[in-house]
Amino acid sequence: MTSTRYIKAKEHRIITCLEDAGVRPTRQRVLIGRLLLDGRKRHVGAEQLYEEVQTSGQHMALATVYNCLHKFADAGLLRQVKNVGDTVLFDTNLSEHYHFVDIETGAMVDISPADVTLQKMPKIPDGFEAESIELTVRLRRKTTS
Amino acid sequence: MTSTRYIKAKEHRIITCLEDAGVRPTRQRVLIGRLLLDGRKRHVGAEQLYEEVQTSGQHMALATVYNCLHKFADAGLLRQVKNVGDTVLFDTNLSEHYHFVDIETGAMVDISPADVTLQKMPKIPDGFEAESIELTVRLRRKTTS
DNA sequence: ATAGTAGTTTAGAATGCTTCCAAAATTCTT
DNA sequence: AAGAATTTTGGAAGCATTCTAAACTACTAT
Repeated sequence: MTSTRYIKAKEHRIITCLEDAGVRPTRQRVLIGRLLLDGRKRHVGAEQLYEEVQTSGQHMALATVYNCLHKFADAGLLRQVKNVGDTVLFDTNLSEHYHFVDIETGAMVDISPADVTLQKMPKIPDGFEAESIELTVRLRRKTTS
Repeated sequence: MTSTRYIKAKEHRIITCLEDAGVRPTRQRVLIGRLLLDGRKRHVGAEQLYEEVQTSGQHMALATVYNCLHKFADAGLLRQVKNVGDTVLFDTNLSEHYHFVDIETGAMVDISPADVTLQKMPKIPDGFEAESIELTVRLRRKTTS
């Protein structure tokens, strides 16, 4: 059990993180946590993450990957990014920011809020509150002349 | 043929509009043109439009509705809206504007550019040009206290 | 008008992402 | 260690959209 305990130690941070978020740290969620909650800022889709899991030598049903991603998003560990391209992506960058999107490849790059100033904001309709503000700049590769 | 000529007259504007946009005015496209290019600003999905066509007493394959919508969008008669819900919508409002979206119903309301000021814009990455800028404010119904 | 040809429409099949399902497995509690 | 609740699983199902290839229609030149 020594090696198990060693692995557990490495995973301790993730487990705590999940528990703090009220997410039960199952084997599958801890693995995905290790892949996504390492501080790197990135945009992941379910299919891509599924492949990363396989590459790591573990197995997990694709449905579980979807479950985890949604659970993480609900728990505030990830942020769901809607409708860039035609698949759902999840963003590990939780702070306020916006996105450049390459309309050909779907690749996304973060835009720092420091680079944008929304000087005047529209009045929110009565009875509603803003849940999020998404600013997306779609990019096309310049036609080389 | 008098009635046909009468209808043709009513459709003349649409036909010209399509021709000017380089779109061959087929029966199906003229019908959809009459439904969408009447000056009303709205957001339509393929399925919804398909039903409107049926309600009008005409028949048309769903695939044709998709074809038309994309053709119109390519021709600049409509603008495709991403970033909302999980179906593609088409916007008849071609001028610059942004959107409020009710996250529950998916209903969209236009935001006039006069109500927003993007004072500072992020630098477009080298080799790219901005194809469009989408600003979407997602709204949640306030929990009545 | 007519024939030719290029572009469109059509119904249904196919695709691909995502969700649903109900049974088996795992986790936490007692 | 047993029980209750939650999670995982693989495959089926769902759904919006695209594809296909055959029938049809619109325009052009005769």
